[in-house]
Amino acid sequence: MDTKHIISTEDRHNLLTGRIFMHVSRFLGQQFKANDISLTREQWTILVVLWKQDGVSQQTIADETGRDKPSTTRLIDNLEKDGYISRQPDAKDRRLNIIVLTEKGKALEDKIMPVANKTLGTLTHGLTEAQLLTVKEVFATIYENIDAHK
Amino acid sequence: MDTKHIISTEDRHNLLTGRIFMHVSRFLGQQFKANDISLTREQWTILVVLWKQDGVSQQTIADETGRDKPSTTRLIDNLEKDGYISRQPDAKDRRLNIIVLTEKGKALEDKIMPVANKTLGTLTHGLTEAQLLTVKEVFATIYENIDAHK
DNA sequence: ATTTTGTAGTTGCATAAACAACTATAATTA
DNA sequence: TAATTATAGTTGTTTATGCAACTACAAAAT
Repeated sequence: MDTKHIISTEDRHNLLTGRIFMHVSRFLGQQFKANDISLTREQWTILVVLWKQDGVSQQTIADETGRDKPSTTRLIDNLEKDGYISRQPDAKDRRLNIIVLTEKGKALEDKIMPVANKTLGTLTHGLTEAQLLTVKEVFATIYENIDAHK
Repeated sequence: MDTKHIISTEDRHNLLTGRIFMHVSRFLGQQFKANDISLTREQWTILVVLWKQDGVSQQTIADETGRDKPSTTRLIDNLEKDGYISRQPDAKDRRLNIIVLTEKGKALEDKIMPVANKTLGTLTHGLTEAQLLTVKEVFATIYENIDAHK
């Protein structure tokens, strides 16, 4: 009888399954679509990095979004194909692609972010600052635990 | 100046990006591999349902794991191909596939769950019961918010 | 009893992920 | 300086996701 634990093993496993994230991801994608935004959630995460700081390498984007390089390469392929960004060779280091937003890519921010913010508001409705802070702390600890294990 | 909010908009967005889940998912997959378990994390979530209750329909599995039917169909295809489960026609309702574990599928539980539990322990190292409870509550609220929006 | 509506499962298509193996270039070091 | 090692990015392969459209069967309505 696991009386010491108020959170059951099953509950704990729910943290690993990623079910909540699948739901959030689907919901966000649906909100994008409902607002005539033909971006995937994944592409959006790339653009968020660039809206914060335009002109960074693919590796930087990979690091910021937590993806590996191949996944990043292909997301950037699609974003470039759709005309939101372009690859520019770095002047000093010829290994680097510097990713810069096109006008189309820059203009998208004002259209998407209100939708993203509204969606975020819907998702977090009824949650307190304290609860969100705890989630942030928990996520940070999990990151540390993963890093510590490498 | 967003002084009312101790959690920044950027922090809030981190909840939506799913970055933490990507890391957790990758880490779990690596732990499986390191322990000679040739299952994907996704296949594992299906088997967890069956180990809890053997002989349920594909739709039940889809509901329990939060996937749509096509994704579930294909995961079950692969699990069946690898000999962990089999599809059985339901006696009363000919629309249903009842999914049952094979002996190979049953035997896997004892091999995998220690790895999953150990991984879970690693990930949650240093977290308190109270923190985990809050995360559970937050996830529950987010589920409700999504449902309420349909 | 027949029609209508709902449910279970599958298939097609586009997008994305992880891992391994690869090329090109830069930085280190011998 | 030449050889080694590290870094940036790409490509190939397998697996998984979401959505739409479809088939088969069951339940409800007329």
